[in-house]
Amino acid sequence: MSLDGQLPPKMRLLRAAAELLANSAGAAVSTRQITQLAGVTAPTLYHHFGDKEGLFDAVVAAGFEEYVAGERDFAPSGHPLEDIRRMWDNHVLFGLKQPELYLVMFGNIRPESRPAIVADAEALMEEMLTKAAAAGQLNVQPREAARSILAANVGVTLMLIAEPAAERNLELSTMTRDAMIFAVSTEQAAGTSPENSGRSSVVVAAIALNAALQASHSDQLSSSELKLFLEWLHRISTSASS
Amino acid sequence: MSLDGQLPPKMRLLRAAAELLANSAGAAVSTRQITQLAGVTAPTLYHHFGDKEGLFDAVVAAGFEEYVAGERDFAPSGHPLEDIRRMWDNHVLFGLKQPELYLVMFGNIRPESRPAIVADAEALMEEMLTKAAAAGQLNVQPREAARSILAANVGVTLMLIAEPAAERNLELSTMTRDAMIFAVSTEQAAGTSPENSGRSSVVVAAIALNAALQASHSDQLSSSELKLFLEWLHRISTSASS
DNA sequence: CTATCACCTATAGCATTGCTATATGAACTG
DNA sequence: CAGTTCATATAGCAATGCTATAGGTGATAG
Repeated sequence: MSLDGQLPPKMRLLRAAAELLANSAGAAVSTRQITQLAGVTAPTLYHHFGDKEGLFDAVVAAGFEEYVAGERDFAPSGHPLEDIRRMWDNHVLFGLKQPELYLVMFGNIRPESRPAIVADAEALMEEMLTKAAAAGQLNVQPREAARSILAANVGVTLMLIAEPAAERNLELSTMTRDAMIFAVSTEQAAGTSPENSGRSSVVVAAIALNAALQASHSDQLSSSELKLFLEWLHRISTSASS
Repeated sequence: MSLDGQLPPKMRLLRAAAELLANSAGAAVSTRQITQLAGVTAPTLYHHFGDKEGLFDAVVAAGFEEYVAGERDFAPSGHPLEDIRRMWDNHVLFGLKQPELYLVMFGNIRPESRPAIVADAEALMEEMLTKAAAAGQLNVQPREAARSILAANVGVTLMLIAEPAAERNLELSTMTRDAMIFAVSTEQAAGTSPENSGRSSVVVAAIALNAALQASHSDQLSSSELKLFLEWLHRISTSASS
């Protein structure tokens, strides 16, 4: 029954906590259960983790690494938006596979205190979206898009977890996913030109902006500013050869 | 200190619980605090509500009626999709106004046990969406659309609640809202605008270039030039669309 | 007016919770 | 060997949710 291999007590505590958390079917997990399963007494727990929450944070950190590993395991497909879709799906699957852990990570919301985990997940998403932006596939700032998509992603996952497993319909996920991605992407407009493939994304973006600026009349810059701006733009777009 | 008007103890318990819940900056609320504030002893609570959770459910039920009242207060505008937007905004505002209550209602997710409240909110949303469907403005089944929109709505609200109040940016909400509504509606077929949903291609290109420049290290501009350049770029890419 | 009976509330206390003051052992360092 | 530090154990505290039991109150029946 007890987890006493020859592992150090710290590890045994982590494993015991993770196991109890995973099988707790929603019920609360007490420190006494954990210490008993780990074959250890209370002060050991508090010596190593300071707090019950400290122990849980450690478990969450391990879970988060697993999560991130899953998110990064996909080689970039060259289609950033496609990668985002897989990221979304991976997020949902992680939540459904380890609902208890997921709830500790993303469901433990408290006002004014954002879990660090959320910020990390957001950064991960933003990183991916920045690639999409660099490819001219994004309609809004990567940060805003990341926050928006992640919010919807978490909302959907929580909703699915709350449902009886039998009724879980992943279509809710894919539908919401595509809605969000579609909304932040430029897919809807004319497809990106095929010749963009070889060049550096900086150059492509600069060319696009140059053309767009010439065509429209932006009033965000004064004429003198605009002149200098265009000059720099030209320098950038003609620099990196081919 | 105590809430002993001449109200019956049941009411006093409800009010005490609601008040403590609203002001408990995230901390747990104990039955002893509640009974003391209500000027009542423990057995009274358990006689009337059976459980601590029973009492909380009763508080939530009251909160939900307030929520529903808010949702229904809008006279149908004749534009169902516009009503959905107001419904969304009202949902978010309710959550931000009473975060603790909202968290008890929507944040207390447990696997396999969906709070009745969620089903009710879903029904409310579906009801509204059915009108949109009747007007030929819906792309998918009202039920699916309602689930999807509500999931995103809850996700956004939780995200906003978790943020420090000072940093809360409601644009996250409106952006996600419009994305979801756009996705389930037939608006897109009717071609809202020739450009990217109102966003000029200048802005899109500027966002792309901004992201590309951050990623790569272009040496075509001096650092001081680059700084000014990025500032202008930011001004362009965050300019009000249209 | 008394008696009964259902309902509501209080006294007191149980078991469990998270956590800790204190002490003991082990292991390395001088 | 003495001393210091880290790691674990014994025992127990205050707070928690909850309850067994009993007392009080009102209405209704005789």
